[in-house]
Amino acid sequence: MIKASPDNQNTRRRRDRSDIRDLLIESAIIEFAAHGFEGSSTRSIAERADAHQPQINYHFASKFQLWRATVDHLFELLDKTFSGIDEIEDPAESFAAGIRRLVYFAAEHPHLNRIIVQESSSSNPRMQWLTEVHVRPRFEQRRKLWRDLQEAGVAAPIPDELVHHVLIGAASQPYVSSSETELLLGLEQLDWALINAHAEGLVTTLLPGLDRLR
Amino acid sequence: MIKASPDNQNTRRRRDRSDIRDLLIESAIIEFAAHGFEGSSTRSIAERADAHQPQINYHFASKFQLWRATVDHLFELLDKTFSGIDEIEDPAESFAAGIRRLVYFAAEHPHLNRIIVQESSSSNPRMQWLTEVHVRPRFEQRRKLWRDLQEAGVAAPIPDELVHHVLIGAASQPYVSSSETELLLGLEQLDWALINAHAEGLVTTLLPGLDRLR
DNA sequence: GTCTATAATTAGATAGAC
DNA sequence: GTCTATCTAATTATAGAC
Repeated sequence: MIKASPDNQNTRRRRDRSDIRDLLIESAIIEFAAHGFEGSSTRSIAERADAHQPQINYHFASKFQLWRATVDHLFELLDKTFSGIDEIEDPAESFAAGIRRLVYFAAEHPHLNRIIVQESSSSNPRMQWLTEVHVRPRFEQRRKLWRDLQEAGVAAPIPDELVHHVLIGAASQPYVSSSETELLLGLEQLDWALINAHAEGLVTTLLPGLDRLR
Repeated sequence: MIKASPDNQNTRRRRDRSDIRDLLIESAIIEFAAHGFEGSSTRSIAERADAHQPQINYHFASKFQLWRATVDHLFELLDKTFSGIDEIEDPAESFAAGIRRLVYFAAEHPHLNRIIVQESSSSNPRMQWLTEVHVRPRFEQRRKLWRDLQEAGVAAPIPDELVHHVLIGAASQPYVSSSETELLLGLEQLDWALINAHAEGLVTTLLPGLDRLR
């Protein structure tokens, strides 16, 4: 309607926004997480940021490059959440802190895990880029630390080849499927007490030897 | 090419296949799991079954009803995997058997969990139907059994509100993201020994009191 | 029940005015 | 850098011959 009416040409005034790149990424986070790459449209992403669809091509050249910038941004947030964890000297306590932060991050930013799961559900160029650039370093580090903790008798008998995925799954599934979780529990939103109990429960369960060390 | 050429009208002969419904569902399982509902096209689904796109509307009336029939089919397979588990008298052993079968099913049929995750990533009519019809009964039963096992001192300190999702995540994540897992491990396919170690590891980890009972 | 043809809509990307 | 208009291709669904 608005578009068709020549009288309403002033409903959307021309405006320059220096933060438009960030706004488009914020919008893309929500759309890609909800509908996947193929299921998301650049039109919807632009509209959510109150922008026009061609602006995506201007600022990111293609839908794929917008997706990559979106994933890069989310991994930067993840890095911030984990900052300083290497300074914890005891490896068991460091891994425990990693579990807690993983749960908190998944609860606060479920979008990253949603995007990863949607892409890793099939083999495609996006999944390969994501795996090599962002996942592999975290996977290898976690695997090595886990082997050390198993030798020390602290860690549960989860195979080190799979501990990355088991941990990610156990930590993020309630939040990746948060609309399902909330519908099942009859809640508007998952509260902090439950998220905390989740995190502490995982620490105790995955590191049963931690108590003995304290 | 073939379509455009009038000489090649015999490249695809007319044929009636009584199993076309099942073939379309088999094809839909793969497409929906890989690309999600919105990212899958009825053309691709039909082509994979060597059928024409309008046959989907003839046999299922709409893309959505094809999706529902596909999910129903996968849950029937899940029920078969779990058949007879209620006859295990000891609740701890029954839950342990449930964990093992969940892992084996996720490894063999990762498509169901992929479809569930993709839909539960946003609130939509498909997610609501899926949750109420298929997920809720399993969720409630698992939650109640878990509470009993925690009171008996057998189960790990995972909150009963979240045990369904934590268990599903820990059991299925390596297979939902199997292309990622295989790329990271440099494997063509996850082998049986690893899948078995995964299942047994989860049983021991989630039911730490089980050994004492044996 | 299968198949071709096509309607109606929507997709990502581009051209060019401003 | 924003915006309108539009191109080409792909989408789901339907009509009608066989």
